[in-house]
Amino acid sequence: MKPRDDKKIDQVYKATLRLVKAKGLAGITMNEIAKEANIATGTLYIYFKNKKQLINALFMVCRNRSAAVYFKNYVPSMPFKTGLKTIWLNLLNYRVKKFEEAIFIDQCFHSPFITETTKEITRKLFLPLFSLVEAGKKQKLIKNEDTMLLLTFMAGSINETVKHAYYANRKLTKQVIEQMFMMCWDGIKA
Amino acid sequence: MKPRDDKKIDQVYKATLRLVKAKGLAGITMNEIAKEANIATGTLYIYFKNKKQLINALFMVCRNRSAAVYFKNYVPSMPFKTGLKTIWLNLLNYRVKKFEEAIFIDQCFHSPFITETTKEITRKLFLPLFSLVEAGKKQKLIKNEDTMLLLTFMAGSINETVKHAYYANRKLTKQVIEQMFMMCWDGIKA
Amino acid sequence: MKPRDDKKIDQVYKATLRLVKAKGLAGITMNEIAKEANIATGTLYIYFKNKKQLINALFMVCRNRSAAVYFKNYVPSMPFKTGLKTIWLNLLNYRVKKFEEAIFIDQCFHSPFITETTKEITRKLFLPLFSLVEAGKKQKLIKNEDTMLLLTFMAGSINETVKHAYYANRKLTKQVIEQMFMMCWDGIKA
Amino acid sequence: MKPRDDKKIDQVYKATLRLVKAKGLAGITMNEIAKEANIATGTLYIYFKNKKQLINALFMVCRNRSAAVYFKNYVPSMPFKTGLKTIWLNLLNYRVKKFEEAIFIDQCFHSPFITETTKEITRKLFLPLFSLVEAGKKQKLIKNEDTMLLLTFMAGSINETVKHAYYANRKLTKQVIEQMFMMCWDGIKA
DNA sequence: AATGAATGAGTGTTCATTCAT
DNA sequence: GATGAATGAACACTCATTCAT
Repeated sequence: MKPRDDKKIDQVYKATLRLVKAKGLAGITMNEIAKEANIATGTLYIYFKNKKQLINALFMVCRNRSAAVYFKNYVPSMPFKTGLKTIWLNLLNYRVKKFEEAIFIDQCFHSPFITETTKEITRKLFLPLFSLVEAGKKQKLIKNEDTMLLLTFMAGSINETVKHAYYANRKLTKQVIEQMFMMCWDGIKA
Repeated sequence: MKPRDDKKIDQVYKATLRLVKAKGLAGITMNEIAKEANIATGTLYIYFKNKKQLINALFMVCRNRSAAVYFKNYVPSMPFKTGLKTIWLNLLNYRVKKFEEAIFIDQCFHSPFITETTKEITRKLFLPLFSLVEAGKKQKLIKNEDTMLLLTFMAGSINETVKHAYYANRKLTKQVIEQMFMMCWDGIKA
Repeated sequence: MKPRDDKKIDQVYKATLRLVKAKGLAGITMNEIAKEANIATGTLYIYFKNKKQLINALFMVCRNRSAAVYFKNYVPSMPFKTGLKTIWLNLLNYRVKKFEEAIFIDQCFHSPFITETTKEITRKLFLPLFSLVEAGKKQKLIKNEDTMLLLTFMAGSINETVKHAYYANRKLTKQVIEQMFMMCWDGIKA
Repeated sequence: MKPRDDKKIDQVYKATLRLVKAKGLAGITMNEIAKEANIATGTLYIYFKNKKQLINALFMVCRNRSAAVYFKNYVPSMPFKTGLKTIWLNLLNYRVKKFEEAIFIDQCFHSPFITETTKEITRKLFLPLFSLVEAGKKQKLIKNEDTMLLLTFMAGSINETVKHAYYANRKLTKQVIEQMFMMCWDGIKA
């Protein structure tokens, strides 16, 4: 018997990400995804009930993967600034190295495919970031603003910068990244 | 393609923005747009050659409108920080008050509808911002980083914050806005 | 403006009946129906929400039409046997002249298309037949059996005979019909 | 196509009959049949070349089985009326006890699956019935009508009555059956 | 100009059939 | 032989676009 091939799921995910980057969520069809993943249309429906479910599943995977990356090398016992920089760098690295995933995630939020449930579930993955920022505030190392405001300030600037660097075909050198972090830090430090 | 009724065009634009906010670019049809705009499907094609052109036209309109807002009350002869804050506030206000337009513009960048030409043309609308930042650098009032880096830093944090405020149903009070600007300014100031 | 064309609905019905007679309910596709009706596939969906609804609508029409035929020239005040024969002949005539409709109705009862609601609604069309049979029983003109049993006895023999005549390519002459009625009558008469 | 396991074939037949009763010929898929028969899809194709062949084979089986039942306890040397009643009762019993088979056979006649050859072959199974009716005519015990007409008269009333009893959830008692036979007999007797 | 019915290529999805294990 | 994953043609249905009125 031919067992179910998990590699296929991965092929489908990769194909979808590639296509969404190239033409946006609005521009992709199940046929294209299958072709790009080198499988038949029907096979797609063995692994995914329908288009909506495929997009939701991939969204979940990307959100999980990104959360995993964010907290790599991060130890809560680190000094605050070291911890923050670790996560900050992870965040930037994820968006640079997994640019397609980042784009996909962004596109999904305003799409008819992602359900509220999926959004809700994946939101919870980022709670440790909240704790960190709150610890920083308690230690009076950063401004005493709303936690979410501080986070969106940082995340927003990273997102936009990575996107711009990508489309302007400009490499983000170590030096530039250091300067970016400094801007972020200067912006939020107490 | 020389239509009489400007009001109809406006209805179409408004309908499109409403629908894109609700379901994303991926989820709208010409029929829906027509219905939402209270006109017949055929009428849509009197005013717009096809869907792509309609999206491009609206994209252009939004980009122009946003540029116009950005530089409201801005006089190049202003002191640097005053000028910067004026534009910064305009930028934020645009994204808050014309939230639908902001969303639409974001979605368009990764869509199969917008042509490179359209993107290119609309990019030029924001050149005065570049000049301002460069002047600031010359006066050593802000960090001597790449101009685009400084701009995306500011724009990114605004975009993300407004989006979050909207979806979390949180009002951006005068006070919060002042604090946000301070974070931005602290981040870029020399 | 082009108004909705009721003639199209009729074309679709006729096409469907022709195809169902030829290949059975199991063998027809929406594309075929459209082609047979000389309209585009999409047009079908202007007039009918989906395949199920189209089949249900046609079922309803056929049942109504058949009921209308059944009671043609029938007046409740007729002598019992005259009334019964009138209806009996109408029933037979309907199944002969609208053979396609009769086949279609039969097929529908065991199909995944017809809803219970539709079956229920159309059942009520034949209530006058019940009254007639019951009157006959009261007058002791026919056997005092269960009304439904008497009716299915008559209807069943008509259905089967017409079907056989059709497929054996045998014409049901006036004479044969008279003899059939006599068999029915002899079967039920008191 | 020379399969070992007769039990599997039987499972397939039973599964098919069950499904056809529930959803009609139009509504069943090979996958469903396999699942209902507790075998794999591929296994179906070891025992049957394709769907058409499976349906044809089952049709043949059902027709044979029904013919066998029809003539149970029937001996040509019986007095005419006894012989007729024997077969008549067998016929009714078959349709009551093997209701699913009866439904299946009915559905098949108007389906794209059954070939003319299959129809032709199975028709011959019922020739003894013709002989019996013809003998009855010769003995002037029944009306001198066309043999087929007499047979369809009887068969039609049985079919319809059984169907109605089934769907109206009404049991056909010994008494009712006796009365039905009497109606039939009164209808055809000389 | 305005309408919305009509079109048919194109979508998502299913399903009879094949095939690798 | 048995399995069920894989296939792709075919299906139900949609939708950008055209056209008759």
